[in-house]
Amino acid sequence: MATIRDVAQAAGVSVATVSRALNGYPDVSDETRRRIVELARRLNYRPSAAARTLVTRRSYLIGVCLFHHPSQPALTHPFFQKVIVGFHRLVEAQGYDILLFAHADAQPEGTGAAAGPDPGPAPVPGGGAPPGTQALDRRPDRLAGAGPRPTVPAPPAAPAHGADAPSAAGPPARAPRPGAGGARGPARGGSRGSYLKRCQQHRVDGVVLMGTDPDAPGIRELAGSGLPCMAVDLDLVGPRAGYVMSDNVGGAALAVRHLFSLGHRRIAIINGEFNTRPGRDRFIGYRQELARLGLPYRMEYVTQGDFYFDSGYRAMERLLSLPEPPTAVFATSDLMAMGAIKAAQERGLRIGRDLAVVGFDDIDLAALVHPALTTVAQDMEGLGVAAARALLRLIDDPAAAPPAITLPVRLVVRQSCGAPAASGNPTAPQA
Amino acid sequence: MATIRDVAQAAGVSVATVSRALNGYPDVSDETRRRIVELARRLNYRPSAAARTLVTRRSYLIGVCLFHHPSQPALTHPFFQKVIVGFHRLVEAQGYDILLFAHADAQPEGTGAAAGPDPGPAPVPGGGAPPGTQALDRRPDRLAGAGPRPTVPAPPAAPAHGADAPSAAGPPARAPRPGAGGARGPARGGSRGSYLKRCQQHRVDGVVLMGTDPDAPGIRELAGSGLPCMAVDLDLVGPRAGYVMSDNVGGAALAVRHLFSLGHRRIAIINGEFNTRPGRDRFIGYRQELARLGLPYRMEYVTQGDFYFDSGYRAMERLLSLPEPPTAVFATSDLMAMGAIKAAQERGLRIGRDLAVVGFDDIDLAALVHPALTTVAQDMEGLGVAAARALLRLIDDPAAAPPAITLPVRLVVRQSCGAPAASGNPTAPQA
DNA sequence: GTGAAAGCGCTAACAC
DNA sequence: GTGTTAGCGCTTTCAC
Repeated sequence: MATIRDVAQAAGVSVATVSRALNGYPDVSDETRRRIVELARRLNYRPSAAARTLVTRRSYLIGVCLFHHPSQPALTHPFFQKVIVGFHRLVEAQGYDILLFAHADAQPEGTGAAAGPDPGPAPVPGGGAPPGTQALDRRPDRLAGAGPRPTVPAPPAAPAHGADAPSAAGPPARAPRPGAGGARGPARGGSRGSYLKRCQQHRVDGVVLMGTDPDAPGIRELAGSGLPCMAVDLDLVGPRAGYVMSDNVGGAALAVRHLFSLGHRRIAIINGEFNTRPGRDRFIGYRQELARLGLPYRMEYVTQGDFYFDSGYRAMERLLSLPEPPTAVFATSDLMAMGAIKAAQERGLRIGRDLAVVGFDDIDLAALVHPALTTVAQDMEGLGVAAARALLRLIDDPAAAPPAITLPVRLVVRQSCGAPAASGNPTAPQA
Repeated sequence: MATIRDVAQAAGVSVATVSRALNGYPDVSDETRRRIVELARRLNYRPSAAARTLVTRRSYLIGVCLFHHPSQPALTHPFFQKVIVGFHRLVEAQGYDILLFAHADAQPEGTGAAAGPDPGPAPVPGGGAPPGTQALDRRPDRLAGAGPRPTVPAPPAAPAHGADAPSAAGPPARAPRPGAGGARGPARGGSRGSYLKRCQQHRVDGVVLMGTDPDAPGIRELAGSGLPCMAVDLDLVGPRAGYVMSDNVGGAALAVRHLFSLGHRRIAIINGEFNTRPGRDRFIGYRQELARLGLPYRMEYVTQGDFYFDSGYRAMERLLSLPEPPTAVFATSDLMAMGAIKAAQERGLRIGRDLAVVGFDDIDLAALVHPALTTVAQDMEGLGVAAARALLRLIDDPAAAPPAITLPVRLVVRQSCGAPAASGNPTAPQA
């Protein structure tokens, strides 16, 4: 792989000139520049991102942190995909690449060890795994596995590692040996440190967070670290941390009002997780609008899901077995709405006639399923784009105030609510 | 941010010792190591990935290349998500991070300019955009936008850039000026070079490719480059390039045979794109099995989609308007199957009774929709894991033979085919 | 068991 | 306009 030196040599100039020429500085003669550019192409020269990062202190890398729910990888939810697509498009156009961080579960490490301003319910230290005591950041095993570094001391026999997870204050730390290919000791790999740590190692210029609970370990730490940071659907604040989200309260109200206007008076909600901001806000919107419309708030009409299909299905089953089941349901995600619809259909109910359903998100599928879903549409790609734009600002301007952005939503009326759409049959069930 | 030097100083040792201690080399006294580890923690030391990459020539980065169909980002297809999830899990456990590359469209650059062994239909040079003539790799605009480098020559006025896209052999290249914050010239950003180029800049240790056509520009180049490379659902071969895919031929045969065994004789196919390997293979499996079963091959029963929902819908409409429509349909993706079902339902057909449908993939939704989809299940996460495992081998062993892995599939019988499932009503339509 | 020193490939002063 | 030089933060000889 050719280096800048090779190009310089070939062109008969100094490396500085090559750097300048290739980076578009004006103080290079046209003739020289042309020669250099051409030579660089011919030599297949690729400026090393690592070298550049090292010297400029700018990696042009942005971390994307996705929380992987045990069963439901966030990457799998259409909402996040769309957001990522929007985000990616914008930052890539600005010359950034994306580093994908995702965590399979709550992070065992990074429990506020750093200077995070988190007075909240701090996880008890001394609890589970001893915090931050392993030799930092050893690449699990494979560092000296096959590459250079031929002088690996001991042959991979001798499993003398009585304490592979050394404790700082405890017995002498028996360090993991490099290149111990065979003895893949206890539970290495995985959990390679907090998001913050990984971000710092890579010197990412900024981070975007999604699908995670602000109280998940390592999150507040990240937000408090001063690293430019934008969260999606997560009210994260910090010195340089802001967020984007949809108008969830308003959206929920929209849904309820629509249902009301269709004649419904018994309106249930299938809500998302309460430890998420959208979960709380959509519930608030629901409840407020109920009050505004003079409708009673009924505990038994409030069910809880997790934004995914299955939970919608189960919630609907519960609602339908109520002595006085609702005539309309507001599901706070399309996936749950689809689950609810399935449950209702299996009981023989005709969606849009016997039961009205409104979702939230407007994922692609919403328009496609049968019956097509009435839903509160979020601009998902727009959220991604907004997050990207804000993050870029945060990166470029150290003094920029962390933004809290709310994007509007709109109601998309299709069939599942039974509204008089194209086919013009009002079908408003009894109140 | 603390450097290794700070830690060394604090511990009163040399940087070499710190490096050794933190990297788990055995030739450090336990006492020293403990001190160092503790200090590193306290100082919040984070080894710089860039510095490490620079010296070790190993980035512990793996590139994931996704092709973004103009309308349908691959990231959006459930299949790829699952694959990525599996892939990610394994490589992360091995200490790698993932660099997400995705391209919005065919790549305008990298038209075989490098030494790719591609004797195929090479894109005509001198055609569209002049190849590789821009100053390589300028970070679009923003390099000197706000950061250091305060000595930016001209103030951001003077839009004297008559030729912002300089041509090598043409008129004198007017170089893009750094820091021209305001004058965000014509069509910069985006298309930052071929996948290979970006991989090389980041010195990724390996790449995984998915959702792309092997003949897309830059792909063969990548495969031919000698960079460890695994493709998913793509028969890519090269010195260090292999692939994983499901047994698509066998899976299609399975689907057809199942439909046949249910009594169907008029079996149509909604096929995926023919320029993909799964598109071809599933078609081959379909046709072969038809022959084996003694069924005629009918041109009008072959329709073409693109693996996404809409195309299934449209294909089904065509099939249903045939003089003698099929009684069964094999859709080569679940999304298309769902689209087909919708079209059929809208015509008043009862799925499983009037029309049997079998899909391919077994995405989560397949089990959830109503009626639940009978489908050929791929082990999507397994594909990701297999790709990861193979890639890691390719990386670790320069002499490793590039693998071509095929994973088995299985038929999952649910309701959409009308088979006597749980509810035991055989419903085999007329032949 | 530890230290000194030489780079990895690049950018950014500063000279000229 | 161009060259020289000094690092960025790390790993890795080679001494001792």
